[in-house]
Amino acid sequence: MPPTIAQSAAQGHGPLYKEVKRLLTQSLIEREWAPGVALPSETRLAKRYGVSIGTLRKAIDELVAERIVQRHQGRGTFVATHNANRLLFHFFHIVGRDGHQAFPTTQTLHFRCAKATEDEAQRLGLAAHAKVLRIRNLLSLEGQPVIVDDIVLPQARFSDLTAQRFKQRDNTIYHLYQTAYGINVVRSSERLSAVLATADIAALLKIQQHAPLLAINRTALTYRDAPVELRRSLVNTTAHEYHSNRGKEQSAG
Amino acid sequence: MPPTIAQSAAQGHGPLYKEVKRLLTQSLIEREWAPGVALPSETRLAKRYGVSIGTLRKAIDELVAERIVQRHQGRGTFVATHNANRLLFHFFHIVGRDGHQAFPTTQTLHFRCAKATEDEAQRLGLAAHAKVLRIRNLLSLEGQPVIVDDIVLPQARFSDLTAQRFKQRDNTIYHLYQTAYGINVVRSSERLSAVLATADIAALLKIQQHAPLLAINRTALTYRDAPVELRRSLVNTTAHEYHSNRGKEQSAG
DNA sequence: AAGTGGTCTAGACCACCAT
DNA sequence: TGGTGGTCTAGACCACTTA
Repeated sequence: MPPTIAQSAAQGHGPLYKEVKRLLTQSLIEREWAPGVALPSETRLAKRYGVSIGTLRKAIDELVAERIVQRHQGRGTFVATHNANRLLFHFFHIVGRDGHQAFPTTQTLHFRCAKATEDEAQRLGLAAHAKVLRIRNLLSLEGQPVIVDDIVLPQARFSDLTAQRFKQRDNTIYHLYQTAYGINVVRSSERLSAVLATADIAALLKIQQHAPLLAINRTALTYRDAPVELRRSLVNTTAHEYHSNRGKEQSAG
Repeated sequence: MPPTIAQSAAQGHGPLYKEVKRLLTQSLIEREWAPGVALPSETRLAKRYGVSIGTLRKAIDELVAERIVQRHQGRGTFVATHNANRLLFHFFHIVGRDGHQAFPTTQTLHFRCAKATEDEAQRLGLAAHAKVLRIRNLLSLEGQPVIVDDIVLPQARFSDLTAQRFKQRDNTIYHLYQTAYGINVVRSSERLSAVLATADIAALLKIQQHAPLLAINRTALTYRDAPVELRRSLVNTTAHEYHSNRGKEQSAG
């Protein structure tokens, strides 16, 4: 048999299914398959890459584990889309002290263009003093203000994003990135600490100055761990908590 | 062919590899294979359960994803043990603001027997007013006190645990549970919030009263999500942060 | 009825480790 | 050298969805 595409591309390095995964990821990056649409069937993909179904499935298994694609028996394999459920399960970790989880309502307070700080530029992989968008949102749960979000975006990748367009989205912020800017947030890295409320934050959250707040510093990442957004959330944890459930749902059912 | 053990046990319900996983987990619970020792080879296990290697491997794949067993090519598959590395990777989420992670030193301040509160009994699945052990530890990083841990254990499962034995352990606390009491903590569920330091905690951490602290409420779980320990950690996040890295390392490489 | 993903099998070959 | 897990294959059959 002549060498297949996948075999020659692999050049003998590493497992074949990793190379297939790399090719699938590349096609996702290039938007060969857009969010929400079905990939070709496993049979077709296996033929395309010149591998067996088992090998193809092992590559897709990893993309499923990373929540980049979703399988639906009888229907097909789909590129994951950002929606309310995905937000609540994988990106919004705030729950009520009774365990109840609610979808937050958002009010945009600021929308500004500015220059990145040294730290921001470094964390976003931008040149020093590159332009960024700064957005401040107030998030409410069941009518009460609970979170102040400060978002930093690289202006170059969101060049025509305006305050109006941002506010007029009818879905999650990551859905907007995904559909309007071709930027697919696939995971995030977060660092948490405790701080005291400053006067301005206290006013927004309707709490006393120097009340304790949970600070969440998040970097949102797209394919191959490229950073696309910085976000600092200040959370009033009087009636809510941050939920970190590791293990079960993260890996296997 | 006559029906195999696994097939008859499954009674036609659900996938065969899930039933194999259940049988493997049962053997782990019953300590047929103790922590640190190798399971029988995949070939042997496949014969034992009357399934193919592929099916057996799929069952073990899930146990590996849940970090209950570890595979080592050429050597075998081993029951995971609790050690410093496992603690740092999967249970101790505090890192320096520079990203550096250090192993904490522990000083035991209290070791008491008491009755469970209503909430504790409920969270540990105990009868009301059941006996519990209350342990307070002061954790230091690079010589500085950073965390106060309050641990609650069901006394029944740790009946002969004394303060001396607890202090004299030469490894992690979960290692002690695993080796001395046959209790294998496999994952944890955590809720985080921000609080103000009380006078006693402030004194221990050498900070001012009313300084902000990160509060981590953890439930440690063993096989099949049975709760075995409650722990409340109060963390001075002046020089350290809580690191929540979801996705990559949790699921697939 | 046709097409999809989900499960299961049997076997080959490779990479790695202990002896 | 023999045993282990790691990869890859080819195919059968099942469960589910859509039309």
